[in-house]
Amino acid sequence: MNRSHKTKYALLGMLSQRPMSGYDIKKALQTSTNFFWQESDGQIYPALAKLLADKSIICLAAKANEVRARKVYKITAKGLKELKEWLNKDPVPTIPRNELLLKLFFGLNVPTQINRKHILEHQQMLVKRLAIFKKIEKDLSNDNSPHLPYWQLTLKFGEYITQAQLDWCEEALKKLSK
Amino acid sequence: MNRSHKTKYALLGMLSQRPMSGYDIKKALQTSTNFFWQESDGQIYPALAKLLADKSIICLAAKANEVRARKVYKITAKGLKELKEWLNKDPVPTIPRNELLLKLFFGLNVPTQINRKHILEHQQMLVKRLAIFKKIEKDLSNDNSPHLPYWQLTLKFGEYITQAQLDWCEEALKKLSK
DNA sequence: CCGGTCATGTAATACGTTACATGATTCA
DNA sequence: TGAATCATGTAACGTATTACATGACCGG
Repeated sequence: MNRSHKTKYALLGMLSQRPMSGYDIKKALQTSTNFFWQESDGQIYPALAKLLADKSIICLAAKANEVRARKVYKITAKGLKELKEWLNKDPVPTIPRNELLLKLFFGLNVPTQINRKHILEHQQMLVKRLAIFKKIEKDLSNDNSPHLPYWQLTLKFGEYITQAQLDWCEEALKKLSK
Repeated sequence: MNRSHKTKYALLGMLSQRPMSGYDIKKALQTSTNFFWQESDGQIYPALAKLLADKSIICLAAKANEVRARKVYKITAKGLKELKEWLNKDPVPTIPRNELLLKLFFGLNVPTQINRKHILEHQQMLVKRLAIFKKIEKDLSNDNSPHLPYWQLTLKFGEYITQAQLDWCEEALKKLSK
């Protein structure tokens, strides 16, 4: 019955770190949780309006008279309580869909070369991604935020699974060349 | 504009291996692609009806007179062509949402113990999953299907990323105990 | 004879993206 | 001055799950 309303908690979590506008949250998600969590415009703005109506967040002085003024939101005690209750609950694992694997699973229907090409392109993407992770890791080391250990934890996760996929690519390409 | 209609290709792919009923496909997905691809009833049956109307599949003799008789479908030349065209296209990578990581990212809001608990439970799940993969790998070694190398490839992917996450769990737990 | 699995299918609802609409500000 | 970015918000659409409806068949 009750779906999880995860967007709500992603927004509350972001606002637990500092007051932000919808746009700020969007940008912050793009540069931090991007590889494991994304939200689109069509989700963020309606969800913020709902949180405001529920008094889980408040709106800090936005310029009046302006039609589309920047609105900065701050989490309330009620919002923080809701966030913590959610954080205490066990995360429900969801199984992601992997289109590359689905294509490889049916790979017998096309020439080996096609399957190799898919893996090679995946490999190239992973190399780029790993470089980005390494750069973020380096930048983070100069950060004094109390959130740092948790940010590093999620980043390490990204590095580990990216490296594992790179190892797999190598083995897979070897297997398909025979 | 054009969304991908991935369910269609998952069904066509399954039917490229052998004729099956909707129920068979459901079961086959659950025991093979389960960790990277899932489909629900509400997707499978309407999609099969559409494929039939498009003549991408045909229905092999179902018992008449019966209201809900088992219907076995077979892929047609048209369906096989569509499947191959899709297999030739580059897979579009989608970024999955990981609720565990989202909770850890906001981990500062709750006691360390809570975050450790989430990781410990994830670890237990991964151990079980890895054991299942190892068992399937062993069972597959007696299989003579021409699809075998492709099935092994996707299975290896599962083993690699599961092991990588186990390694990460260990490091994360160490970090959070300090 | 009862519970589990086989088996198909629909309805209600939730989830999420993309495109569109609108317009200000900043910087080269 | 024109492009990029900042900034909010809505509408249309597609995707996907869950619950429900229905009933046969099989093994203990």
